Amino acid sequence: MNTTQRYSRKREAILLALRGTTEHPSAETIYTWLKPAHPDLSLGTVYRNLSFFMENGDIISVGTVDGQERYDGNAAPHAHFICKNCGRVIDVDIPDILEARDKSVEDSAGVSVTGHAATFTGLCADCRQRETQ
Amino acid sequence: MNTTQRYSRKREAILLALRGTTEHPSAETIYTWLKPAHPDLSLGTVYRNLSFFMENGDIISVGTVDGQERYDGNAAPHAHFICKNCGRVIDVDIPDILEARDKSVEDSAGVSVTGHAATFTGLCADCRQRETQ
DNA sequence: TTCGTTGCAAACATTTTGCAGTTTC
DNA sequence: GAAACTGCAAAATGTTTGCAACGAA
Repeated sequence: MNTTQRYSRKREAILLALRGTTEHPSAETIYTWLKPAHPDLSLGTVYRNLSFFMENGDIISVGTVDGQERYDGNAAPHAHFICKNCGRVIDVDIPDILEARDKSVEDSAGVSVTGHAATFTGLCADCRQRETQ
Repeated sequence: MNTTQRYSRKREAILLALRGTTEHPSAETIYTWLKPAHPDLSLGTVYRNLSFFMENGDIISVGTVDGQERYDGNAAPHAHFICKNCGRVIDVDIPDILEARDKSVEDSAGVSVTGHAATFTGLCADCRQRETQ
């Protein structure tokens, strides 16, 4: 159970990649990004570190889009928009209106709520334009 | 492109199974439920019909829980609670507070919104009890 | 008779894991 | 030197698909 974490150049790179983008990448996307600068990086390491960060609460999952789990380096609760056509995930800047409901969910369902997520779906600007032209 | 749908006893059974439960089952769960009454049912058929229903808008997906996609026979927008421990999905009966935000998401992100989902996470009553004892 | 639907099994894609070698402390 | 971390490749898992047989209209 007790493990002391050590520094790792690749772990740092993976976290920085997630923190430095708004793209909500999949494990494979991160791998592709980092491979040039870390030629000996393996996909397994990316997966292992993503699980690691998730357990630590450093990152969150946006869910599975087109069969691939997508990650967000911003662990603060915020809403997302997912394009049904291209799978793009966009941060949505609206107030956290679900927070006020946590308690009522706990009461009505007899559960304990530790998180919540709001997700909007539809067509992103690019895909919308492509469809109407 | 144009296809005329035909009746199928198994398709009907799959839809009825989804409509008759609040359990938000996976494809495999539905398969297990129906197998006794339909011994020649195959998992591929369950997947094919679930995709079919989703395209028709008859059912919705709750998302991927523990690696398996979970379905809901109630296509009306409503909130869900997902237990992080056992994966149970529970319908949550709160007003559709996200609907009022659709427009502002469209304006701020330049997208067109066709749907939204509110998901709460935490521990269900059973898992909560198990942890505290 | 037509063609939508299915079972079966193979194919596919994503993610996980075992192990031996490497790196951090 | 101990133990965390990694590459590699194999394994595991969930889902999709090709094809021949079946069934509804």
